[in-house]
Amino acid sequence: MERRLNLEDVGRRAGVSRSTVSRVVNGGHVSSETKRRVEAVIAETGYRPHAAARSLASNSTGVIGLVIPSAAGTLFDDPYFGRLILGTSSATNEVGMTLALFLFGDGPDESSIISRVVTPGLVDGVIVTATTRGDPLIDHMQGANMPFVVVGRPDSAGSTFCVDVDNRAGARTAARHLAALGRSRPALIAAPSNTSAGIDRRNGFLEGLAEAGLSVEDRIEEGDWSQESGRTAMARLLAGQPDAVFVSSDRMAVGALRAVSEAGLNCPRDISVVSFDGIVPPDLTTPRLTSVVQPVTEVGERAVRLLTSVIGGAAAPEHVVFQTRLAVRESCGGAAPAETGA
Amino acid sequence: MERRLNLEDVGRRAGVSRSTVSRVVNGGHVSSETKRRVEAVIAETGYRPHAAARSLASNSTGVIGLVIPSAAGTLFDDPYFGRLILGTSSATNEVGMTLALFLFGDGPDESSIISRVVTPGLVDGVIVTATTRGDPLIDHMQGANMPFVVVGRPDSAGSTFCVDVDNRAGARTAARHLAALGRSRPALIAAPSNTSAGIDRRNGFLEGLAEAGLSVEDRIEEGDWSQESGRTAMARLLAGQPDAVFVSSDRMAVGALRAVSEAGLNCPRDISVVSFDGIVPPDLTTPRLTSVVQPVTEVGERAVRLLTSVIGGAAAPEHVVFQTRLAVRESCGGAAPAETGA
DNA sequence: CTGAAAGCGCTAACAT
DNA sequence: ATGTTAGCGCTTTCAG
Repeated sequence: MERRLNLEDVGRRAGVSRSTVSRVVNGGHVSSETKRRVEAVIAETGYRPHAAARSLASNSTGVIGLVIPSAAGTLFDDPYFGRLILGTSSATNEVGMTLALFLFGDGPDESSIISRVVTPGLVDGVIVTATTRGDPLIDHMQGANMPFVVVGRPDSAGSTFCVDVDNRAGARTAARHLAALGRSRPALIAAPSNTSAGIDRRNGFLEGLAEAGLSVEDRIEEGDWSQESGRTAMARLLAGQPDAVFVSSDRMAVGALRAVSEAGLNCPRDISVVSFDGIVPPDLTTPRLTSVVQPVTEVGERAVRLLTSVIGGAAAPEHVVFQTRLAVRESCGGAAPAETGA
Repeated sequence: MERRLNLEDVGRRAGVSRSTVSRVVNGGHVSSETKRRVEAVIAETGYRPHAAARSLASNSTGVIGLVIPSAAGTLFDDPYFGRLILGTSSATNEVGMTLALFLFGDGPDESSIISRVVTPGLVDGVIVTATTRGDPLIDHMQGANMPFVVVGRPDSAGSTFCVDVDNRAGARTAARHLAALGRSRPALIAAPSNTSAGIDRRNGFLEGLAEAGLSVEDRIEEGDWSQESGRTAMARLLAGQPDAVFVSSDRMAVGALRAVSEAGLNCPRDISVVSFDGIVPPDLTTPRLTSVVQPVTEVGERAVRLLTSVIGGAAAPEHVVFQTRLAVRESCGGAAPAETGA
């Protein structure tokens, strides 16, 4: 097993110093003749710079972390995180960096992982998502002086960079749509109230309802993002005889749909359903879900770009907010053509 | 912005040399008195070793890569990859390492990513999955002298470490079950024949059928793992009036189920369906899918452990094969109780 | 435009 | 048990 080639070796073979080789590798100024010769040697030897050495010398690793502190079990049952990973991964590749994934399980190892995230010289910055209100994670990042951007709306929006979707406006749109359809006994299946998305979607929906002179009264349940929770919430809501329901996530809506049919009711005839996410493939459910679509992949991509700018020393905290779009399908009973814009 | 603390600094404050601090950090032999003092300083200063420096000096990064060279778009529509990521992530955390994710998009950047994977000093080894027959990726790994394990059955099984599930036996079980149910006109929706899973599931199913004196004749279609492909394949198969079908993945089976009902037929009465994966939540479909369950999360975990042993210099190539288990539910029309073992 | 030299922060012999 | 000394391979002034 021969020793790995290093800059010095390449330089020797090309008859130049290691600094010159470094320059051609990194695009410094080198005479085209020298450059040609060095590149030839690199090509024939298959030389590749050593990432750790480079990181140490340049004080930058070229890797960004994606931190998802969620109970591992439920994580990928929701397509949301897959999409987010896809978006961040693709943007990360595009800027020539590498993506590290930090998934916190439910185990007691949590704090050890959280501290690994802020290990100096491991990542240049991180994207944090799925945090709950008062999550200590964000303080940790701040304390560790680690560049980071939050996906979602953090508690103290003031001092952080973040990218989010306009959950509130999206939910309001859902309410308006239901109202416009003539439904008068709306219900709500909310998302966890310790998450910003849960709070914003709930408030937005209630606001939209109020605008239309409607209210959920006691027709409100809170789910935990899982399909099963959507099902039990819906089953419970049915007692109040709602004629419409806004479910705060597609996945919970799938469960809600099931509860409706299990109760011998028909969606959309008896009850109109609108959900949030626009992430479950429409053809998966019958009827197809009308949903407030959020651009998850784009959020991920934008988060990466924002992070690179933070790493680069961006000045003022920036808040990026994506708008949602109402995709009208059959579950709401609306007559509008599919995929109509909001 | 003050300079980061390093070993020397900590040593100075504790009145010892940098080596001693290194020893307490890494668990070397140190007198308990000294150790106490050093740890106190570390605690109060919040010192954390610099990962890159450590990697450079120790020639080991503590990160392993997960490489998924699949068209990005379809990647996370299938819950398989999410589960795999979960398994690898959890095992990676357990052994105190970090997970890097390399998702190859469809872009032309593919070769640049593939070469980033083998960058020295970036990862200690990689887990490669979702490769197709003749995939150049594996040769790259071998050529780069990078420790790796394959999830799946690689072309040249001889020289590599890999972990796979017994797709062939699992598919055989499906065939036997269908035969035992008295079905006589079985059909097959195969997975891509350029993947080992596709090949093995197809062969296993045909073998199992043959054992029972049955054959698919021309009732065979090939899907591309997508739900939509399952649907069109099923629609096409219906012309041959099959009374049973083995669908090579849950996701395609969801599509197949849809095609069945769209044709005005009933599953399981008119047609018995058994799929492979056991990964789509049973309650998502009506009827609930009978499926050959593969332990995806465990596969991921095992792959990590195997990789660490390869990195540690494991001797003989090892092939780990997990068995599958038939979960009988309603879609096959079998009377057996749910979740019966195979 | 190129080379020499000084680290980056850590580990790992080797001494003591 | 602890300190000393050499690097690990690269980037980056600083000279020339």
